[in-house]
Amino acid sequence: MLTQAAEDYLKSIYKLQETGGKVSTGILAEYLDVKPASATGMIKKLKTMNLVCHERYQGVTLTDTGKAIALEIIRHHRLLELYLFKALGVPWDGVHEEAEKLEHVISEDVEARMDEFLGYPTADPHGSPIPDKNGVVPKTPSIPMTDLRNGQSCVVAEVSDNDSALLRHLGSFNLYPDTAFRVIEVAPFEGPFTIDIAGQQAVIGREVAKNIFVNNVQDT
Amino acid sequence: MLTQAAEDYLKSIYKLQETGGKVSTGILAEYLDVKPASATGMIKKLKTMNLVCHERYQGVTLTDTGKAIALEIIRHHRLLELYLFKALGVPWDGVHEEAEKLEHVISEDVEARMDEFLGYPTADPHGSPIPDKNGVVPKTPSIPMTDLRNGQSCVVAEVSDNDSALLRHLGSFNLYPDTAFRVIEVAPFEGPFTIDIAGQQAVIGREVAKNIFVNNVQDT
DNA sequence: TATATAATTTAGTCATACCTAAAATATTTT
DNA sequence: AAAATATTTTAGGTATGACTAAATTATATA
Repeated sequence: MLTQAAEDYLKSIYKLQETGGKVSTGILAEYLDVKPASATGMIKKLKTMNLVCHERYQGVTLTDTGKAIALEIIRHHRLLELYLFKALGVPWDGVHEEAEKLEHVISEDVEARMDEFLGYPTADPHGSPIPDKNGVVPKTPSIPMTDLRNGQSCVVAEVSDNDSALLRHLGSFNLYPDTAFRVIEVAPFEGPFTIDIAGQQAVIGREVAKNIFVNNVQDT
Repeated sequence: MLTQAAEDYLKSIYKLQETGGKVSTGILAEYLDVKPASATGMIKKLKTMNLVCHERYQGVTLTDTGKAIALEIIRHHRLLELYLFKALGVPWDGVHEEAEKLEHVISEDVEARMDEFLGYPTADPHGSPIPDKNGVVPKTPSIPMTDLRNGQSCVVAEVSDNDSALLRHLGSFNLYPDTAFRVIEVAPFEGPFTIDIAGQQAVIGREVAKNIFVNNVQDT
């Protein structure tokens, strides 16, 4: 059985690997809010367990075993988020923090029961895909909201889940996954987006828009 | 925030204190499956935090603060057991082990939501009382099954929750809390109990009977 | 009372997982 | 190519919570 810290490292490496192959020690340390030296230490430990590949100064990648473990923990996390949201009514800006603690502790049995209760879902409350028991991730293609142009309509696919203040902000506009909206105006010079959500107007700044991913984009 | 180990010590001291005031280092160590020297070490640490009272060679007791924390963790544990049992269908011989891990990690918010879902219950699946938010324990008086005599009828109040094999055994007789039964015969020389549970006969050995507590005892 | 036994505490060790500071290596700029 | 800058690694330190072995204290027995 891995320690909680080791599991967090594997999960983080997986997430950082998604956006650009090898992960540097510094990036990993920053992501985990830990000093680079600490990251080096853990990387060494994970390497002796054959969970990561690492060459000095060249960055880390996960081995197949490491990737499998990372996906298992991500599955725990996202199923827990959705369970807390649907079964216990935990607000969507609070589920991430709860799941972060529970993911290391939940048994496979309880996970399977939550999965069944939820009807074998494929996405968590933020739209992130839930890997299945074999580690297959049900990806849906999406683009960042910042790529949208005047007049385009779309559907929210996914939003970043790690900033609960941001999530409360989005919630105040009813901007959840599967919500449709239309771009009324993109202000020039990297300005904010004015959008229409079910007849309600909302102004979304660039920094916020970077955390929103959409699909089903159509010109109207 | 206390460490998980510290919380486990407080909980254990509380439980051992219930049956006889001061708790000796040795008993505590045995209960926690730890060497006596380790227990001494943690007792010292807890004493600096004013959570326990301790005089060398005289045993430990909880302070009011320590007791409040112990009861909070026991509340977490028992609410979790009942929630896992009722909401997710975890078998009653499995809930203890799960709850043992989750109790240190669950938030007050999630706990309150489970409490509400369960309708503010007062006992867990093994009949153990669930302390309320203020640390008040809803005690129901009960006697060990070993005190029963021929012909007496009663209702199961509580069973020990820490041995899952025992719980499966009891489950095979449908011997759950709130189940009524009647003693048909107590074999002489510390022999087993033959009982009648809803028309079904069962033979319960002494060692098993020690773990069953009953109330509503009546001669018939 | 003296001795044997049992329980408890002290002292020192180990592993985990973090830290800081300094050294080593790589990259960018001049 | 040399110097400046940034990144990574090494080395050594801290806290937690377990351990063993030895010393101390308490209790039981002769």
